Amino acid sequence: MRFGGFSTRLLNICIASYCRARNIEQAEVILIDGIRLGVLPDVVTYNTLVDAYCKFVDLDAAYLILGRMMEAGISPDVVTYNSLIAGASRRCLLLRTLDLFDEMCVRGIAPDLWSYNTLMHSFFKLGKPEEANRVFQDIWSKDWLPCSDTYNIMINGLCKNGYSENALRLFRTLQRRGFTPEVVTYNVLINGLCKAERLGAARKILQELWLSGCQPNAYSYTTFMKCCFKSRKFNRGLEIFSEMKGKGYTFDSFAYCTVIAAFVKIGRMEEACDFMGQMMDTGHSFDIVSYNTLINLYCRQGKMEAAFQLLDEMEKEGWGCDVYTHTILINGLCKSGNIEGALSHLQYMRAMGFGSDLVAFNCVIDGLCKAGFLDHAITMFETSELKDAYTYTSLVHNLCKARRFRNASKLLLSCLRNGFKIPRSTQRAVLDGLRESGFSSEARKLQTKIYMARLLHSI
DNA sequence: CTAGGGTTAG
Repeated sequence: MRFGGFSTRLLNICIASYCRARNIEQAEVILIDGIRLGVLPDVVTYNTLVDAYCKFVDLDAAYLILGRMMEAGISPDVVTYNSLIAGASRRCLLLRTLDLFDEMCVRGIAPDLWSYNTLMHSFFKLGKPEEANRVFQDIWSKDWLPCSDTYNIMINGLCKNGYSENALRLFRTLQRRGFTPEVVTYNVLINGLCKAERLGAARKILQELWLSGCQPNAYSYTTFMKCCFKSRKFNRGLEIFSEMKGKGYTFDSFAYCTVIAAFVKIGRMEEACDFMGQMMDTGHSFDIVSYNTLINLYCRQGKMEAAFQLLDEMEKEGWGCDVYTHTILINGLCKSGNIEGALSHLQYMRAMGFGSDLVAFNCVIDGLCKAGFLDHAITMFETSELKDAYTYTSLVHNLCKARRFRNASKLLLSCLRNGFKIPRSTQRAVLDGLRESGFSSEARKLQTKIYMARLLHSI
């Protein structure tokens, strides 16, 4: 039926556009209206919904669609399962991911290259690079030719798992074998190198991107801008920002959030506020990251009331708090001197199922120290399973400030023994403090142990 | 309809 086929395509376009706008309710309304008018949904219609439910609602809701589509006499296909697998992977549900993979095979749906790509991505995301690599080998043993997506996921995954050197090597190998990297590949690698603090290497790849004749896209710009801010080249970052604007790139909140967060971080609040105004003027609706960025801006200005007001607005818009939101609020409460508020918010956060957030914990530890409750902080530290270099640094730093150098020294040692990297300035503060307060032999011993730890852990 | 960029702590 020619006309019917055309209508179904229109229906799908319509549903996809509502789904993209996260308006699944409206998408469902359109589906029902369509059916009433005799426009029959097809596998693409249901796949779009499955994908949207995976992304914006939850897996069970997506799984219900699977039931509905089979009731309608439409069999799920490989795309349906790829979406479900991606959904499980996004939520870090490894068993669910693998079960779905099996279920697909049992139903006689052969996994395609994308299924394997998604599986590989999933393993990387869960911090299992060896398993991901096995999937990569699997792909090679099939008849398929791995496509650029496969390489992109591989390069991205290697970088995110701390193997940026291997990622770079893979990139070079591919080039030698005649593979022409596309913009995405460059972007992934630049971002990975940037996150691994290998700014020089990132800049080099960026140069190559310019020379390759590829047009950098909005991703490239935002990635590079972030790279500039990270290496404290603020003016260069801002130049990139205006160049991006000047060239008429579609302006979403990504670039604005990058700029605002960078200025907040270095305390240039007027500029941050200025960019916030610009971002609001674009008239785009905010997503969770935009809200988080702005809430952080208010928090760091000490405007806690405004921050909580924005939080209300965010929740009214249907966004739930994430780990970042909670952490930003806890940090804000600490910095504005409301340490009780911070402590109770940490408890609230954990009660909400955000179990092990180290960053929020570190904020509270630092807040307690700064508010003069050093011993309370130490007790919390000692009874906690989670701790990292930041936790140690806060405590050591504040113990020095309280002139409790021998205490600080002990903690510094256990930090080094655990292989955590602690700033040299903090180490120096302990050594100087010990010497100045007459513990020079202890200082010498500590110095030796620091050298040993540096050798042992290469820190 | 299925990968890549932005938000938190010294």
